Amino acid sequence: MAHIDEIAQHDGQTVTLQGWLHNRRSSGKLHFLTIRDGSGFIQAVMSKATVGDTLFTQAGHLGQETSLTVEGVVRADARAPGGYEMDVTRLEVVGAAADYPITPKSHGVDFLLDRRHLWIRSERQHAVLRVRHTVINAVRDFFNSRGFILADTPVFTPAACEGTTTLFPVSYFDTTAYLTQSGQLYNEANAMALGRVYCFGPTFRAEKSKTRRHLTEFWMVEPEMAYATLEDVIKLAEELITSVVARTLDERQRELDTLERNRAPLEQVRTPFPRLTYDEAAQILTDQGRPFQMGGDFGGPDETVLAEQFDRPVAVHRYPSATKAFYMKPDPERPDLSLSVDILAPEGYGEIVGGGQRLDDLDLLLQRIQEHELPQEAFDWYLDLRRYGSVPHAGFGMGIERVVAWICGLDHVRETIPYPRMLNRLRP
RNA sequence: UCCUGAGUAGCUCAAUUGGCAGAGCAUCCGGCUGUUAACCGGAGGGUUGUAGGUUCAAGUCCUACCUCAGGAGCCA
Repeated sequence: MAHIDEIAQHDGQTVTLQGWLHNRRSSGKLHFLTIRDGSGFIQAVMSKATVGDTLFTQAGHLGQETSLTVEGVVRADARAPGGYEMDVTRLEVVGAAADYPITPKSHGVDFLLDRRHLWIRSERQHAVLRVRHTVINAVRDFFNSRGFILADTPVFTPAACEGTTTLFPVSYFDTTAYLTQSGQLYNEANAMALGRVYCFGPTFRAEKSKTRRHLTEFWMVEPEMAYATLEDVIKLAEELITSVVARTLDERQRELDTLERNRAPLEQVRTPFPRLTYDEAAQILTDQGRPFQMGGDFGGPDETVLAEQFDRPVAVHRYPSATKAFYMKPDPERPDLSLSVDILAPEGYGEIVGGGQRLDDLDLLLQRIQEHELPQEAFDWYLDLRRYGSVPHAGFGMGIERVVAWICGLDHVRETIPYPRMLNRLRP
């Protein structure tokens, strides 16, 4: 049994492929069958003279996505898209298919999303999901090779860490649990135990956002380091992003070609990234004529304007404390600012990383919890981290789907995950 | 929650000022020995999102609702 992605090794040999019929064209006494097997696509040429009338006629009526076993001789041919094609000697139908809904012509987003389980059979979706695979591997290899310990955090959580309006409640025996929005707080505990840790899993936000950058379920990798500062976090994030982009450029050339992704902007991604303080970023926005409220957070269009000033991701740091979560440490030199950082991807893909240095002082943390009107008892265990050997520590979260969308040059994150979950879309 | 836009054949879209519901693809039948979203000939396929209203006449105008898309807010 051969696989299409390694067909070159079988040049001149008779091989058997197991796959599906992707497309079919005919020309009198020849059929051109595009076969896919999950690893790639190949054109199988069936000649009436070789296989006889019966099989030839049957093959002329095969529906798109019919599953089949094909035996034939592999031959290099410049006319074939992949450089190789197969002269069919035998063909057997495994499972018939009739009226496959996703035809080679164009379809609308709604139609395709309703058939996402079939849409992922198409060539572009293969390319995107392969890039996702590589991005995830690159992320894991990056942390694993730097002494970070994978310590995953729970999906069921007892309380909100940043307000309840964006949480999904679920029935948990005789109480209510919430799906996690971030592994952040548990990650801090893990860092106090293991030093350098990361968690990587799905996170859930019940935001009623309908934009190209939002999913209600998305995957986030979150490193956290004990004895670390904002500066350490910015450096780590730069190196992570650079390494992930380089690895994808190296391993997924063919997929990026399929997606018609211009590689030039990705090749610019090298450390160090340009850095702006919040104040400097605000000045750029004002100079660009954006109606921007000083002290507020940046909106999506603001982020795009900022990112457009540079040829690689830009780190914006020291946001006003008021715009950030209660656990952010204030800048000792400017207590109204937080030791926080967002990294904005180029080409309008927005915030891909958010993080900073955490508040390590017990009294100040208690004060912040009160200011944010959060229930202190819910954070008892978290406060223990400041009671028993508190240290400066820092970390960040990186959204995988936004990174994949950016690297692939997609106009929406929904294609970066096999089954996207969005407002109004829970099926399939 | 708010703003904007769109719902016509299985799919993607046309339909002029309110005046006979149309094309390409897909499907089915036939043709073609090198096709690349093949091409050529033929056939079938419609409660124009739903419910009302105006009119001699509504896909087209009015009202409400439903669904979807893009965006705002919020965020990775």
